[in-house]
Amino acid sequence: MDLKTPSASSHKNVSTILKQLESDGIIGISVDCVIFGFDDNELKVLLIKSDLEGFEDKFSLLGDLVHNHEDLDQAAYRILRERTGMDDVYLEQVRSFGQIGRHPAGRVVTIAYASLVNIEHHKLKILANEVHWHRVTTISEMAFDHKTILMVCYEWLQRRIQEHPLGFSLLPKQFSLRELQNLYEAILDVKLDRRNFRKKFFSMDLLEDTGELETDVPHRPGKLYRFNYDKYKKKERKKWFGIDF
Amino acid sequence: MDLKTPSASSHKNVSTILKQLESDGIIGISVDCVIFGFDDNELKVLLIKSDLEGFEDKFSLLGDLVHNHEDLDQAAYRILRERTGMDDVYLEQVRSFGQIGRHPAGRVVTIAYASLVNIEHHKLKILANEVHWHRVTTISEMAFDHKTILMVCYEWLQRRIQEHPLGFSLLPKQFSLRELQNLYEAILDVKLDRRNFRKKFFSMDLLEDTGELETDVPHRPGKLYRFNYDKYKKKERKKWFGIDF
DNA sequence: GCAAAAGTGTTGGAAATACACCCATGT
DNA sequence: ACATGGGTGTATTTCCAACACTTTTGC
Repeated sequence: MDLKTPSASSHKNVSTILKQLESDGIIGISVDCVIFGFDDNELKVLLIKSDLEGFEDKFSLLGDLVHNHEDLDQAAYRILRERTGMDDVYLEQVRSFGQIGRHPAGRVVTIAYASLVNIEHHKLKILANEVHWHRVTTISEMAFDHKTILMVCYEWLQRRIQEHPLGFSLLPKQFSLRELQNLYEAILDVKLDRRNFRKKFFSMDLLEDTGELETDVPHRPGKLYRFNYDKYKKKERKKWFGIDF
Repeated sequence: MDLKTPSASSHKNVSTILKQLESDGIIGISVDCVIFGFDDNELKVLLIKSDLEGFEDKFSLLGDLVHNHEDLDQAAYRILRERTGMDDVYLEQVRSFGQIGRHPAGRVVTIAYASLVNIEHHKLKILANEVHWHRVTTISEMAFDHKTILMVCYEWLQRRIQEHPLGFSLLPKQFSLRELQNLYEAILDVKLDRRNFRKKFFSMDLLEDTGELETDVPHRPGKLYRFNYDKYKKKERKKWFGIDF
């Protein structure tokens, strides 16, 4: 959360509110969104430049205090809507951060949410302001404990995309298998065998052939697929015995 | 969190505080501990009978408001110490719950922690009061949204013990392989092959032979092992490719 | 016709599973 | 001596990993 950042449904004097809360022995509660995107074969995250004094040159996550009348998920959705204009994004709570000195403006516990958006679709709607995409792997410094939060969410994503079909949220509705593989390779930072990758995903029976092909590629065009949510029926959670420490 | 339960470091009028906070548009923050134990070959959870009016017959998790000067983990440890007298327990944050109407005393966001304790070791220290162990699988009703929290933590545990060596925290320092297997069978609700189970754990090279044997068993006594934390050096996080939806 | 990536099967090894008999102890 | 669970090895199957050539398009 970057406290001096004005948001659409702006609450003035957040910093002041927090100081007041703190002097009363009360803890503020916020939501911070780690908004992931995929572009140029790299994993990106949406950050804002901090306006808070002492943090002028640092980047921070998009966040806000939780309103009294909204639950945590709603707060996260609100932030996403306000900042990206999108409201059909993948969103999931990751964990909470409550270190005592984590925020300079006062005692705030924050709930981190990871969000996956399609950058292409999103580009048009982004409000022309100080919000920009950054490569996840090359971010050096961030405000407050936001680097920690980002890294926890990044590791969460690495595990998560191997166990649940959510990587599709980072891609356009139609995508080639190569794009899907690039996504996995970038996020997991590995090189994968094309044939085995293909075999794996086809055997899971989640991809639907759109009948269309790539265009404007200087080589044989690949088929375009879409993710078929309906087919994802958790076909029996098999292996009880994933014991593997 | 059960608000009228007096705790060792008692803060009077929690309910009143919350009502005040709510009227001020402020959100309270608490920690709830799901304390798991293993006894009689069953997974148990430590619950307290709710004193809050309207919830007299319901059980609730052990929780408390987070103090202004302590971080979330510290708050969870404090609750554990106060309620069980133990301070070397396994403790891990699971997730937050912030539904608007989740607590009748006001708006409170709670952070759920899962904790694993050894019931035997714990028995002696438990304060003689209204706190008791309950079978996880047969709990019917609970106060507030605590049944949901418990179930989320139970599912978390089922996944977690397959990926990390934390089941040992539920057992005595020395245990037989049969006890370990019973633990897994109870938590995962499956029947396992004894030979394969044994093979698996020995191949992971985490168990240390104590040289001692079971006593007072009406059959051939099994060897006793202890969990060797040192040997658990995350021997390379192998499979990048756990893709399996 | 050449460059560049798409598309496609097979094989060998490792790990998971299924399965049955002898052993040590208490009664 | 017998009842009870401890302790052990092997054969089968399943899954993962490695690997090379042909096809289609743009230039």
